[in-house]
Amino acid sequence: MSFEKFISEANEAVKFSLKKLEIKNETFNLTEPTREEFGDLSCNVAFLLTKQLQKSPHVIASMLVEQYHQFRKTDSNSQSYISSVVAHESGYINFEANLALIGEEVISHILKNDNLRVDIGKGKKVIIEHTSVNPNKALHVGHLRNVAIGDTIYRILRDTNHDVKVLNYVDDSGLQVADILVGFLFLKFPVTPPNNNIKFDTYCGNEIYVKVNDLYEKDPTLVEKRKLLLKKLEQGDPEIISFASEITSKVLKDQLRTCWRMKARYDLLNFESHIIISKLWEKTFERMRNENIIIKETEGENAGCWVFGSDVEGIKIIVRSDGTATYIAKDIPYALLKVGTLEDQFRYQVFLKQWDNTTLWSSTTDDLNEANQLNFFPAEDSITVIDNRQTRLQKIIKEILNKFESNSNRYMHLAYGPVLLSNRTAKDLGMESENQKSVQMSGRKGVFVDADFVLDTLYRKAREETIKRNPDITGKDLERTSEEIAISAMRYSLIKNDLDKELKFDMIDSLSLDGNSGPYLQYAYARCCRLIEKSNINSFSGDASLLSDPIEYRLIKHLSKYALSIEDTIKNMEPKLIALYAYELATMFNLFYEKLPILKESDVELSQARISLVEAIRKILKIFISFVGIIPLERM
RNA sequence: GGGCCCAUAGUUCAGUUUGGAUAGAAUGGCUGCCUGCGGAGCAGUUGGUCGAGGGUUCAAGUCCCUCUGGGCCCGCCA
Repeated sequence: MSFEKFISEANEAVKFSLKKLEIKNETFNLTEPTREEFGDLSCNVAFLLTKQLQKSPHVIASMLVEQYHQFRKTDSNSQSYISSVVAHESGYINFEANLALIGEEVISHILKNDNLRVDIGKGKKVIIEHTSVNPNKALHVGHLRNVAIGDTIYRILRDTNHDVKVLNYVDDSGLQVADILVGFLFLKFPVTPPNNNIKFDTYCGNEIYVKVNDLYEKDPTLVEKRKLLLKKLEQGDPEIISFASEITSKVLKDQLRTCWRMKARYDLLNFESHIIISKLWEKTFERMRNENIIIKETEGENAGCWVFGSDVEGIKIIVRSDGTATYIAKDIPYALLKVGTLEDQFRYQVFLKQWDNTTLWSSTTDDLNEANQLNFFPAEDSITVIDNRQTRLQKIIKEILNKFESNSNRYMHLAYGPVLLSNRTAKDLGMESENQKSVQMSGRKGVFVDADFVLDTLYRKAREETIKRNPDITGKDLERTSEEIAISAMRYSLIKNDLDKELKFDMIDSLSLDGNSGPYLQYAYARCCRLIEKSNINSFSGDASLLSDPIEYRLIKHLSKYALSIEDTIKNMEPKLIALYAYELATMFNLFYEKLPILKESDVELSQARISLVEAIRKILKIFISFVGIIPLERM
């Protein structure tokens, strides 16, 4: 795209001038200046040469710019993306872009192409695993951050020509599942919730899980019972497995309803029980022994254990002295499957149809005759979205993969900070908070905010607003619009911040539909749509060279960077960059809308040029907000 | 005890990867803008010793060191 061409031309220009002055090649930076009056690109090369040349930055900059101007004189007939170069007294060399030229290229490129896909992946196969919530409770807002990050990355990769498969790992045989089994089997909780209105996942998480954990302290025999159940689960006791499977699949289906509500989708569910049954762990264990990746300790405190000597983390026990696998061990076969060190021997069956009509598959241990050997594994790259408390373990897993065939760079842990409840929200929910700024959530203690509860509250708020603004909207339209505004508000608020940082969740702030929010972006999009609709134009042939207002230039410049923004997002795995780009575009558009007449412009040609600009903005905005999971609404 | 992350306006956050020009948004408070293309908008105003101290540099919110405060991880738990 054109802005890249501008950058590379500026880069060439500086290099050319340096060469002319016989200055040895310095590495310099071209960055976007802090203020608009300094142009569109600044070069710091003069600062770097002060020592070498014993001259002030401004003098050096002037010398270089002089060279460029002489060159341009001899080459004045070729078209340039640079419209001016100035040596600023500060020492910067400031480039101004030829926005008339860039505008024409960019607008016509956007308008002419139905498919604005940036081909970054070139068909590369990528696996992304996200959500992976234990199937014993309903999702809380913390899980939603995982879903939003994972699904956003999925959407971006998919639309940049990656062959993406989305995985959701279901730990259906772990401790947390054993906890609720204790509730059903020993505390006699009915399998059908007494209250018909409660979702099954909420019932398990809010009533059984919390209650059981509460009772462990009072009744130690219950802990023993759980231990027994866990052992049976891990060893594949048919009766327990079958009961557990009945419970977990009911919970899972309810959890998926919440994820689908968030407009996430998946390709494959992998059950831990299937990994156990298929003996994948045994195979992994054998290979690790054979290849001397793990060794058996014969003396000391870890005598009898199989351990992995990590370079960074020291000795890590993989198999206990009683022969059972530790927590980290269970993740190894799955990771090996992803990168292809272990062969995929699973069969697959249809689990459910999803909201977007795609098929959700699941691994199966049933011996099916149908040809359901799908190619989910392996992938060239695999991304696992897990919160940053697992960073240490994930590092070790990478190290172990590396021992197999140095392919650990194909396995990436995408870490993010946990979601905390703001002091205010914690208080509102009746949770104690001793003057802290925020409160950790805990499913076990019942300190969390249910995801559907938040979405329902957001929905009611959006509905209120929608009715206020559109008195004529009713029924299904009203419901759909309100829901889509609610989801968009939620997804945007989960994605717009830095992944590293903890996310403070405040119920009242998250209900805001103004300012830097999902609905703000939807509103800008809806405005674009209305303008296009009212203009009655369906072929856009406006002359972009007529657009010369600074506001229009800013829009053109921003539009010309859309591909760069997508590349940056993928390179750095920073979904917030997409959110930021979309927000800036919407802000610029709103200003444009406010200050310059579009349909009302009396100069017909200028009006058409502006309508074309609006259409270009609309197309790009749609792509970007859709990445984040914001639903583009033509009216709201 | 060891390791990782964080600290910027009353509040929630950008900006730190790659040092650069007057540190930006949003929100809150105050004030303007619809007989104008949709006011979920736009504009103005208020609000900052960038946690503290030292160092490197022509130049530090950004790099280095020390310290303080907060969080997380470090089990033959999961």
